[in-house]
Amino acid sequence: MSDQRLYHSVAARIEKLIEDGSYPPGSRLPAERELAAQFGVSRVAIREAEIALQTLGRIRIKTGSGAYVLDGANGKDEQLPDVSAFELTEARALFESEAAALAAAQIDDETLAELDRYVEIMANTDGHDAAGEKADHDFHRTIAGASGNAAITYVIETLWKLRDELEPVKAVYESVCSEDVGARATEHSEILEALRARNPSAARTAMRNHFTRLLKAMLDETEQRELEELRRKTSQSRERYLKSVAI
Amino acid sequence: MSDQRLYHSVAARIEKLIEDGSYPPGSRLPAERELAAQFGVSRVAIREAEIALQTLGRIRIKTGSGAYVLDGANGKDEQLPDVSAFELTEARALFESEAAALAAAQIDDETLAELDRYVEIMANTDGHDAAGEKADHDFHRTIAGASGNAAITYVIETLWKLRDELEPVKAVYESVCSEDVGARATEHSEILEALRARNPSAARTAMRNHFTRLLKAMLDETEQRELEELRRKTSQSRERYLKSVAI
DNA sequence: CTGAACAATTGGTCGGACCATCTGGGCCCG
DNA sequence: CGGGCCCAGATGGTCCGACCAATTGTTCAG
Repeated sequence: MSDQRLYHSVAARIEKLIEDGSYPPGSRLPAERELAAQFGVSRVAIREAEIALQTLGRIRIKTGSGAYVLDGANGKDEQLPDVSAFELTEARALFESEAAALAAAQIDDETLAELDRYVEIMANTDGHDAAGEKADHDFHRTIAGASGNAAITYVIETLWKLRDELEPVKAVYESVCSEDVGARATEHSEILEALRARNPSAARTAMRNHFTRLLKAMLDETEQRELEELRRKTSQSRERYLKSVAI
Repeated sequence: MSDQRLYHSVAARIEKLIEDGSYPPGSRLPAERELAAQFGVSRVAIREAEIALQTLGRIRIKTGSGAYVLDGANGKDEQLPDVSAFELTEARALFESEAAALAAAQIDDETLAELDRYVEIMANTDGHDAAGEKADHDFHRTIAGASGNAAITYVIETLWKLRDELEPVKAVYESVCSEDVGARATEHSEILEALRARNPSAARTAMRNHFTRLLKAMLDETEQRELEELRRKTSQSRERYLKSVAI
């Protein structure tokens, strides 16, 4: 349990005290000397632990006054929200299609060539390939970047991160992406052509179509899965029923 | 420049050495005793700085071996992007208007009443008031939430955070928001009425107008500021010129 | 009752000391 | 000559005691 570093375990103990409510946000922690005595460690260890906690934004140390517990919300590094794959896709449909429209208005030939390469890669890989996955990401990222708006790029990148880091969402995406590779290629080509034509409206539509298809595929997939789940449960209960009547 | 805490400035100096390329990722930092002598501080200060850097994920300390620079990518986890106030506002205009459109389609009376309260608060406070500021945030947050899509809510909240945490952006927003409080109130009312009418298209337009006005105000404000800056520089150079000819 | 000076508390920094661990190189054995 | 073992030096880990500086609560003079 001890993380080798003494200050680590001390920090953990202090954090626990905070979590327990012994020291609610805004309250003052005991003095360093006091904590040192209480924990049976040196003042240096306490100090190091408090520096780590301060760096993490859990407490605030005021010279000559004491260490104060900050509002927990600041501390815990922005937990990811509870977002379903459908919500994510809907959001992406909305935002990325707008980004595509903006991009169409000002994209340059070099960027178009880059997108060509990504489409090429995706055409030559199948669903589960990591390279294809990366090309997909790059394709969307590049279009977002071509919007010329860093905030939009940031948002789209943030959503992509959600997709990768939320396990349930990731699972849905993977199962959906692995099939219908052909559709993906076609749609990406259509988006690319709309961009090449510098047609914002067409780009928006093409991007929206892409996500709409994805959303539908997800719904189908989910429905399918739920059906199987239902069948499985049914057969289970049937077995149990048969067993019970057999007794 | 010194952040009061010695270990802070020491950490900054070490970080600078890393940034400068003196210690590329994977390389070992000088020994604590050595750095202490080099910086003219005690070993404790070095140690505290390294603990802070380790907590931030910039370095890895290995007992009996040394402190190693980690790959920068891991360390700076999601640093805020370099976004201008204009970009942010453009992005918000796009995203929040879509959120408003979605919200209009399914908002309930209770939420409308909540929005009423926020508008009321904003009407009774002036630009610099914290309560008005909060009501503004709550107003937008609530509409985002009414979209029924957690991903969209998350994105809008993320953008709001950018607004609050990027100093230059914050400055622009504050200077713009403090004036034209009347316009803000009017626009928010219009948004609210469109929502109350359950008219997605009107809600989208109203929200977009709100941000368009904001964007214009920002442009004006910035232009104004740049004019002043120019005037200041001009008068400076004029002084210098006059001085030089006086010699 | 008010305000200024004081004293206790508390964090900030230092130097030195000792221990545990790791690393590299030399030594011994095969 | 080569490989594995072992030890000494280097390095981080922890502690102690001391002193400084900022803060804060108290006390006392006006």
